[in-house]
Amino acid sequence: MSLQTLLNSHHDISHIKSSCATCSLRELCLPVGLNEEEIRVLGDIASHKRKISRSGYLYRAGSKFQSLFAIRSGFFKTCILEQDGRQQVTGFHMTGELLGLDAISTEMHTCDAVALEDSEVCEIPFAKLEEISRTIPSLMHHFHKIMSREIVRDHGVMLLLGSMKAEERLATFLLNLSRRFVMRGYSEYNFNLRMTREEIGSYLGLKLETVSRAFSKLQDENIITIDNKHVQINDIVRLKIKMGNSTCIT
Amino acid sequence: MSLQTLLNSHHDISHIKSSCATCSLRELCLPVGLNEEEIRVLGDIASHKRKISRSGYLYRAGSKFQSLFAIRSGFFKTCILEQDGRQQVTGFHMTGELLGLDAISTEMHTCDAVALEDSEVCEIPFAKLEEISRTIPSLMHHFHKIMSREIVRDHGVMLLLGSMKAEERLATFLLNLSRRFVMRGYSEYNFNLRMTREEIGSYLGLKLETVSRAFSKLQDENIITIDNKHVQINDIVRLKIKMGNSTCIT
DNA sequence: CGAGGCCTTGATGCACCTCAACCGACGTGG
DNA sequence: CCACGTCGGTTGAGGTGCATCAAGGCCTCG
Repeated sequence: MSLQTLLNSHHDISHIKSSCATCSLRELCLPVGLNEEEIRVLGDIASHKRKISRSGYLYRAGSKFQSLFAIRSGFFKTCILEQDGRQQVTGFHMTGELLGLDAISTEMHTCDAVALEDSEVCEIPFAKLEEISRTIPSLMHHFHKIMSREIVRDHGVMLLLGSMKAEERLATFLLNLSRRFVMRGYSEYNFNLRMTREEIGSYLGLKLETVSRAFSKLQDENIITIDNKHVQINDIVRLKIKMGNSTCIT
Repeated sequence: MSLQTLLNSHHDISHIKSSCATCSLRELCLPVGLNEEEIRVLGDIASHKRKISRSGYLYRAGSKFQSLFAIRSGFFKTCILEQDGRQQVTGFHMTGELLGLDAISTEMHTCDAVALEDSEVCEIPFAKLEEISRTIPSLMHHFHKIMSREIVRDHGVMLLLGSMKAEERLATFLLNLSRRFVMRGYSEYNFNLRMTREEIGSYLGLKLETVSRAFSKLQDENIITIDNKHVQINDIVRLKIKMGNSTCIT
């Protein structure tokens, strides 16, 4: 507990050795394409880390926007809470991804960000990011690419929600997860889901029972093996066929 | 015809008097919040205009990305074409809005942009925009807000597609259009749809017959009057109730 | 050991899709 | 000028994919 406090402290010196320069995610995260000196500058403004434990909030809808957050470790969902209590999951987010982009427009967060497992993020004060990106054109450009990629991703989800059947949606979802795990050095064919059936359903525009049935169906066809949260892809080719011809979401 | 050619010419001098400084959209478009000198600089790089006639393409999926486009007049849809021929409309776009943001990430356009009426756009070479935004922080910041707003908008559509019923979707859609017309000085209650029932359906994740039926139902309840493409909102309060409690899309 | 969270599976209903017929507006060519 | 085809829209009838409701199993944790 005192260790925890120490690690969370704003005044500790841990950021010196945990800045972008030494982060294993620098090929995935904001530093992509920067030189050493530029990474050092970025590392200086992103030195503050925050730990969020499972089911804790990184930020909530309505709270004031100050910073973006890069995920150092862990797994998050972002979701919009409707007045009637139901929630719509707008995304699942893994290491190296940037959270909070939606809040730039109104300077308020428009959704909740919840950790689905114990996680750690780097806080990136947005004003400072804009400031240094004036002198680091490649950082600015890469940041624009990241925002644009988020837009493309959302269009993919719109396509999915607008025109796919339940099984296609789930296949697309699994393949998307698989691809993102590969990029992070994990297995393409074996992984654990961090989210519940209900959260998957919310993201895919389905009810949890439908998600469960679709999983079972894919298992019956020997395309995947699913044991609770563990997924094994047995036949990725047929899984891709299930997905249909639709554009792959990012 | 020769007039048309003249107006389209890259060598005419019409841009001198039609730069951002004199554009009636400068409170809606990129120049928001800039001072006179900054607007002049922006106007210089955005001086090239292009006319697109009805059902013409501004750009196509797969084409190389060079520029963003600000809509000076007219109306566009953006859509993803699936391999099987069907298309998913990802957005409808009005004057002052920026097209092409999705292409920054891969330097290729990921969707088609089609004019739904005769339109004119300002071409904004993206490399130059990034360049001048280094010296105009408020431009950079506003651009970030615009991209962020697009993300928020997409989340709204995801919410709509993921959890609303047909009638709620249509009500949300009409109210969204209404709001955007108001911002441009048009009537909140009377406007013409530029798109077909099929395009609305594609955007809302519905079939055209369902859209048509939902229109008829709203008309039967005296909430709207619809005559072909013309929409009149008779009871905006009840229309908002139809929309449900969901977060309004931007 | 009991309670609660998460998941699965079955039975039933309904919102939307599909197919089909028809209408009006518009443009084209005989 | 009218006949005709096309396109967009409306409406009806019937089918279906998913939601809803309900029951029960497994696992974790107090």
